[in-house]
Amino acid sequence: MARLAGVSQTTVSLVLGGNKQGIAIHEDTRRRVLQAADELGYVPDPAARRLAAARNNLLGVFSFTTTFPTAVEHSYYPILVGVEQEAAAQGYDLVLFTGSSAGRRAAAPGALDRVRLADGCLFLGRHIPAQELRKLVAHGYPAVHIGRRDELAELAWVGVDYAAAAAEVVRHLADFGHHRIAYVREDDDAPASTDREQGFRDAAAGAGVHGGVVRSARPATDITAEWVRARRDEGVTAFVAEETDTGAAWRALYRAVAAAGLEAPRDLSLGLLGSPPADLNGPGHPEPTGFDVPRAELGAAAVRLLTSLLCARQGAEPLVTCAFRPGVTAGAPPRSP
Amino acid sequence: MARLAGVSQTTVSLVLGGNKQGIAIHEDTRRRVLQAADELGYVPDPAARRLAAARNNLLGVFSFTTTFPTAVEHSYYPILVGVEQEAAAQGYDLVLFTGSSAGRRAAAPGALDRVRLADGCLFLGRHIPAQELRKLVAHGYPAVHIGRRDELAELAWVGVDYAAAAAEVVRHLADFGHHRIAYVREDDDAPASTDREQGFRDAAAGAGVHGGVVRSARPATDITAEWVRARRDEGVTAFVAEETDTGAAWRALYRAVAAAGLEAPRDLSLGLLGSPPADLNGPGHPEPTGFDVPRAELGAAAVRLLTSLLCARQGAEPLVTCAFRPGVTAGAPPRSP
DNA sequence: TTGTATGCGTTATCAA
DNA sequence: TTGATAACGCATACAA
Repeated sequence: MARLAGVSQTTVSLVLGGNKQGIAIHEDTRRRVLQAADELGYVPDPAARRLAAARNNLLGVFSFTTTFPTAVEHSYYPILVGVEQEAAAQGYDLVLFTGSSAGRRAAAPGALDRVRLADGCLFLGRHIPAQELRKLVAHGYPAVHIGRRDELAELAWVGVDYAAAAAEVVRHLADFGHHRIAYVREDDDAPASTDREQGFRDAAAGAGVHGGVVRSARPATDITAEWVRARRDEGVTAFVAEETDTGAAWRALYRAVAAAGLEAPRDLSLGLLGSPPADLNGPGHPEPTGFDVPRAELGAAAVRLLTSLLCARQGAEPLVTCAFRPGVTAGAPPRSP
Repeated sequence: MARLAGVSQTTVSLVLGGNKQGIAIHEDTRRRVLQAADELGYVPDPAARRLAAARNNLLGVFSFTTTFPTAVEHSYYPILVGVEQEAAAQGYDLVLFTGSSAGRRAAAPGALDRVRLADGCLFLGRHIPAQELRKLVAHGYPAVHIGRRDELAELAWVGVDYAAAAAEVVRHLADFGHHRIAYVREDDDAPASTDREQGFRDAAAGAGVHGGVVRSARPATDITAEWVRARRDEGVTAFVAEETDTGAAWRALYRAVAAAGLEAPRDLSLGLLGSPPADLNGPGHPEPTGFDVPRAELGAAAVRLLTSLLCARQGAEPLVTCAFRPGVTAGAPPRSP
């Protein structure tokens, strides 16, 4: 212990620790302590100081997937990047939990209690063990879910402002002069889907355009060239699809349009509420008119909300805004059908 | 504290902790403790645990890059997945230590001390703060570096057996009948590059083939169609490139061959020591003959080595083997040049 | 089978 | 300006 080499003990803590209280220390003493610590290679034990300080500067990230999100849930990855960056900026380290961490399952009773080792925790995933989470929150544990979550009123969350972003796309189309727009979505009740549809509907109503919604469990077989032609015959000039994990809605629409021998934006306009799947992205594929989900920003916002909870601060913004992407698949409707 | 809900204190520790000593506990007591802990959502404080028992079932991962896998996503992320899986399998949770937390840099004195909160730590990154790491290791802290590291003799590491994998590719080409092979690498001294070249040279010598090595700082401008033709005129029938973060060597070679109007494996054979960059991968691009780096396996091996260090166990294998990928860019050399 | 007492290395409070 | 001393929450040896 450096205290032996030096002269005291508390002093060591004062010198080597932050000395938050601003207690004055003699320069000689300070130097002696520093030198002794250097010679002995002494370093304050982080575990001990955290025990005394009653916090450990650890933020948890719990993902309700078996392992940490790999290829399939690739949409999670950029979120993690944002989480990591913001956490680092605020001086927190991250503890990673997964459904299978330490051999337990996420839904198993007590599985979520492990996160208490962190000062607060972020939750991530489609299906959440509501019971367990509720218990955690009820005990006053700081938790933030990434993605809108209304089932648990007590649970704080950050989400993407899909409604606003969807509305922007609709208005963009309306401005081009489209009066009838068809919306293709998968048969799913994820908040992200619901919000997009709501934004679509509201904006359509607001802009005085007729917006028809198609909800399909199997877009690949439902959304065909015939379907596109039929809608066009009804006067539809623009088609909008939602983005999902699989990208099925957009892929179906995209292929159906191609199969019908039509081209955007010449014959019709296309909008995508999100980003295209990997196989329809990049050179060789037109950039869809739509928006990009700011996933990294979402992660960062989650961290900000969580740390504001930790410090009883106010003012973290729960909704992040999407960036509109003009793209090349939307334009004025053809003169006459 | 669960002790209030239950009946004791030591007992709680016995039930919830590992109970390594195998002390017998009444089943009723055990159940009561478990239930109380569940209701209160109680979980042992890791810091206290580490302080008292000198362990807390936490494994650290420290990356020397600013943030986790942003820029190098394809490279680091799969490793992290492997780390996570193996850690989970062994009952450890993961702590991600950020290189540049709160404005500090990894090389700053004391920047690495945080990791001692965990029982042991994995290190990851191109440039390592040798001084700080040496101090850590000198103090007996269990540390494992992911990637070969010879600068610090005391530092344990796991790495990829690039030499063997490179040799396998060369032998594959030699078996096809190639006698002159050109090797393109970037001008870089990373162990991964050095090992590959060594494997290439050794295997070439062993197979009696002439292997010329080109080291280029700017492959894009150095490796041209003319260059390829010149080599072919010298009798070179196969070209091998190394994989790096940027994929520059392979990209240059690939484009030069195309620009020369040549095609693999008809006119020449191509090998890639690693995986192609994203823009040259997937449909539309031939699968290069070469090997895949088992990054997840690398991460898992790192965890195994680290935990073997923790338990003073023996027998963790430091080198992971690459999987040979036949691909479609190599074949027999053309009959006559 | 369970409870008591002690120590782990810091920080924080209070005296000196 | 510096030194005792009491938590911090847990694990472990030991007593009951």
